[in-house]
Amino acid sequence: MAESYPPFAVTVDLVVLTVRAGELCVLLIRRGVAPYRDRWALPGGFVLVDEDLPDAARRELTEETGLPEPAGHLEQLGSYGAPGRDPRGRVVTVAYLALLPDLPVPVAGTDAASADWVPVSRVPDARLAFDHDRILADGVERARAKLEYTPLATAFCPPEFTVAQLRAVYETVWAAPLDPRNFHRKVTGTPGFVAPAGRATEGDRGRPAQLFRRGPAEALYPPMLRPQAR
Amino acid sequence: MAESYPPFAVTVDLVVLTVRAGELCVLLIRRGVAPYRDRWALPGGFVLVDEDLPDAARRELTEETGLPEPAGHLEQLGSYGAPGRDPRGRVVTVAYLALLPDLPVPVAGTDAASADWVPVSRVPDARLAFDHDRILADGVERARAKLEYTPLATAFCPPEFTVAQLRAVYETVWAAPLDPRNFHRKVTGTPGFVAPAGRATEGDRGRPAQLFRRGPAEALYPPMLRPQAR
DNA sequence: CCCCTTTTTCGTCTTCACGACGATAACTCT
DNA sequence: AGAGTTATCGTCGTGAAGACGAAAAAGGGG
Repeated sequence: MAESYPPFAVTVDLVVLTVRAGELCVLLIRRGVAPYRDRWALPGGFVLVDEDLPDAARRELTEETGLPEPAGHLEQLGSYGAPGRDPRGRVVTVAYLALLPDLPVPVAGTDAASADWVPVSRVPDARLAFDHDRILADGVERARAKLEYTPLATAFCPPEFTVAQLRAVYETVWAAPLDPRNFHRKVTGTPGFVAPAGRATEGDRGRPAQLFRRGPAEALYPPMLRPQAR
Repeated sequence: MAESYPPFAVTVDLVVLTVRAGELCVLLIRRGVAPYRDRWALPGGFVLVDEDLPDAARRELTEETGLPEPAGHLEQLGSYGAPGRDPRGRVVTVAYLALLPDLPVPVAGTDAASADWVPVSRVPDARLAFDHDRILADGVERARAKLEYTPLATAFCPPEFTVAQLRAVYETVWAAPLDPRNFHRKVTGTPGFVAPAGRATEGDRGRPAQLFRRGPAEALYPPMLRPQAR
């Protein structure tokens, strides 16, 4: 029955974002094979026969980052299936968005030629393979929007973090400065956003900061809106 | 190249929502063929060989509703591809969410046995075919959330509508009462949400109401949050 | 024709959240 | 010790939202 209909190949592609050195970076691989050989692309691969979509995304994530299930965030971004998007045939890709803390481990490509973190501000338009420019743009916009009404900024942070680190995440992802005092009030005042870890930093410059862990909340009420609006 | 990987069938399924008689309703079809014969299911069908995903969704929508591209809203909801979700084989479906005004035209199923509007409150769990229960739940939640920060409630309304009609949409979708005075202030005070049509209603009970059209805004600033929170 | 009901629309009042800052605390560095 | 840096607490004004009161503008029934 299903075989009487046009066959598709199904892939997952990953928009893996992190914050490194004050910049929002995306994990890109350099393709070693045609099509789009030597071009940058999002990591991804074909879905296996008996594999669920989130499992395929997790598998590709661990394969490409070389990390055993990092404590980040993974969610489906959307599907892209325009007829001409892959010259090899009809391929529908399910894109996933991953938010990870800055990885001390260098990225090792398993089957790709090479992989690296690239600041999204330095990814020129129409430079990535396939329709990955659009997928990347959608992923970045999704991440920016989700910081407003979810505690997902903590996914960019290590297990314990300071308010200033969390603020740096917001400022980096949104590319906008935030007032440290108002941000501190907002973060510590929103129930469930963060939970005090009890300890404090040592050895840094300035007054030591309290350490926090991610709180139990799954949504921010009220949301933290980006500075813009009309 | 792509043919060396497991072949999939790709479908689109539609969560078509409308507001009828004070209830949020979904368009369901009764399946005429196996599997899940005689069970309710979301409308949908296979993506054609040279067809883009949004085109397939629009095609199914017009086929199932019998309407020439109604002035509603259509957006991608997400993809579902668990290995066992379709007993016929490996099928990945891309779900779309459609919001339509109440259609005076009765729904005519073209290839399905029958189709009808069903209040979502009367769709029991684990009653729809495939994994359509979950897809429906995701669609309803997406619609509820989107009313908060977009003007999409107008997609449920005819081209010209009153503030009370728009409020009825919110109250129905959210299943919560809203204060008419505060709602009126919010709707008319949010720039770009609605634009006055210049005319007013006649013949109804009570004071005549001004008619409005959908405004140019694509997002609500500030959002209209549902009554809940903590 | 007058009152009552219904519905829309305009105000008021209080509370709360946020943006813009000032001020203080608690460290490091020289 | 003093200067510099960073974290944290407070204050003040503005604007939005919830809870209402009240007037405006129609229809219906005696």
